[in-house]
Amino acid sequence: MQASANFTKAIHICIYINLKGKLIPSSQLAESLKTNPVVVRRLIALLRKHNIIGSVSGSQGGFHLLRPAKEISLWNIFEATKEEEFFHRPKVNHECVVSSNLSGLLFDAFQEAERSMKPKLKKVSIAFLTNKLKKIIGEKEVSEAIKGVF
Amino acid sequence: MQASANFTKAIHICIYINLKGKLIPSSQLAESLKTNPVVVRRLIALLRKHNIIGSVSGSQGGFHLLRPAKEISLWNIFEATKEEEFFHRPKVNHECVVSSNLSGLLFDAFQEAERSMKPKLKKVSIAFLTNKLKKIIGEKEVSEAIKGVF
DNA sequence: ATTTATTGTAACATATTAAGTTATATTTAA
DNA sequence: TTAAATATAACTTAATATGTTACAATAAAT
Repeated sequence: MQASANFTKAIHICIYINLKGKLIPSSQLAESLKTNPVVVRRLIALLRKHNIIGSVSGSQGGFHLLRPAKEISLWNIFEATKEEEFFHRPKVNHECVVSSNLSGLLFDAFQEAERSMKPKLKKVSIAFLTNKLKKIIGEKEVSEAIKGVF
Repeated sequence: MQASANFTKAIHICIYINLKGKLIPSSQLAESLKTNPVVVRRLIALLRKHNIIGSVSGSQGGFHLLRPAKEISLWNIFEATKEEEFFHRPKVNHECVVSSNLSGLLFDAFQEAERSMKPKLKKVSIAFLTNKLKKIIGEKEVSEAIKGVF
């Protein structure tokens, strides 16, 4: 569960920061993610290593995107948050010919599968998602307004 | 972690059964996987639902492939073992516009990414992997034999 | 200068989930 | 009829993820 949950949380954080367009403290992100500031900072630490998010310490500090949102793709975030191998394999039994050869047997197929996702995730940027969200919010506001009138 | 760990365990089981070419009891599979028979049976229950593995109860019973190994692909096993959404999203915060719209925003991209893996995993069958393994075992036996001689 | 609000990170605690175990009904070969 | 299997439920233990507290470092605001 965890790997993909971190992935979606990280996307959330990036869109949120981009949408607000200013420094956002971990406390605010934590509220939005229904978690706590340390958890947010731990997750952002992964994004920092990949030059996706930067931070400003001290009072009035917080987090911001390190690159234009158009240049941050889902693939970048995916790589930053995956940590372990995507198709992960538990303990090897060296006394079993199947077990001891399995990684080798599967390497090519797993690599191909993972690589096939790259162009699909690469083409979706935080800028694109933020714009899509802005449209949704706009439409909602209109429909809310109509509800109010009728 | 778990989803992909189950995926590789299930592949292990299918190759093992195919390689031996007979009914294999859960105790033997458990030994090979360094786990315990109930864990194996629980995992096989998922494969049974997808008509990949069948069982024979009673003495001398065990598990067997329900289809020719050539017709069991990594994609079939992937689908049988994934259980939850591949790109899983934790709790939604309905008071946050980002959180409440995120699933919708990401749906297309995630679906495309997952679908892009399908042909890659579809083309790799248990028959193919078993043959590949047989070649490796053959080579090893030769090199072992040479070691023995020199 | 001092206070306040922030990050970064370590250490610890709690909660959740996965894995392992025991037990038992059912099945079937020997 | 016995022995060796599966299927599955209920329970226990272990592993992992999440949450919390604490505190040093930093920098803005006063």
